[in-house]
Amino acid sequence: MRYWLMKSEPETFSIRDLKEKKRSGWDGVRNYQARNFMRDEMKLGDLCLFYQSSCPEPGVVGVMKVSRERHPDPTQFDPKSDYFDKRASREKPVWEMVEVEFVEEFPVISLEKIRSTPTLKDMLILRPGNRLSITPVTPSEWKALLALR
DNA sequence: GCCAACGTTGGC
DNA sequence: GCCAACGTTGGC
Repeated sequence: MRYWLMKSEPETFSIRDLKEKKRSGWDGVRNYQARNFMRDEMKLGDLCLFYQSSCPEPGVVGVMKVSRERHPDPTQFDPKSDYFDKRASREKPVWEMVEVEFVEEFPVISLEKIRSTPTLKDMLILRPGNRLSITPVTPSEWKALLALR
């Protein structure tokens, strides 16, 4: 079982949205490295941190669990979607996603707090210019981060 | 709104 | 395959 961090802009999709829906496909990822994590490495039962970005209080706001492994992201087939990709077909999808299930919500563990915690200094999210929307988290980082709840 | 970082695109 | 131009992300 592995640990991950997944970013979302709360104006688009928030931890509250996930809490209400209970489960949701993690759609709209259009970066190959992030896609490859979902396609090749994320397994049923893996735990993920919900990280909110591009908002007043960037940071980790909850936990979710992979509830379905890789399957095509339906938004790539929808011409009306912002995530439409004309290269994609049902037979040959380009973008795959996992589905996640809500586990827990908690008050934001801010980016500032994460940055000032010595045991979390190597988290990929802290790397300058890191724009990857899905990153692996080590077991010790997971433990240290959730201890800040 | 600014801007650093960095992924993607496309001409050659 | 190189690399300049361009676009996007995301903290501030």
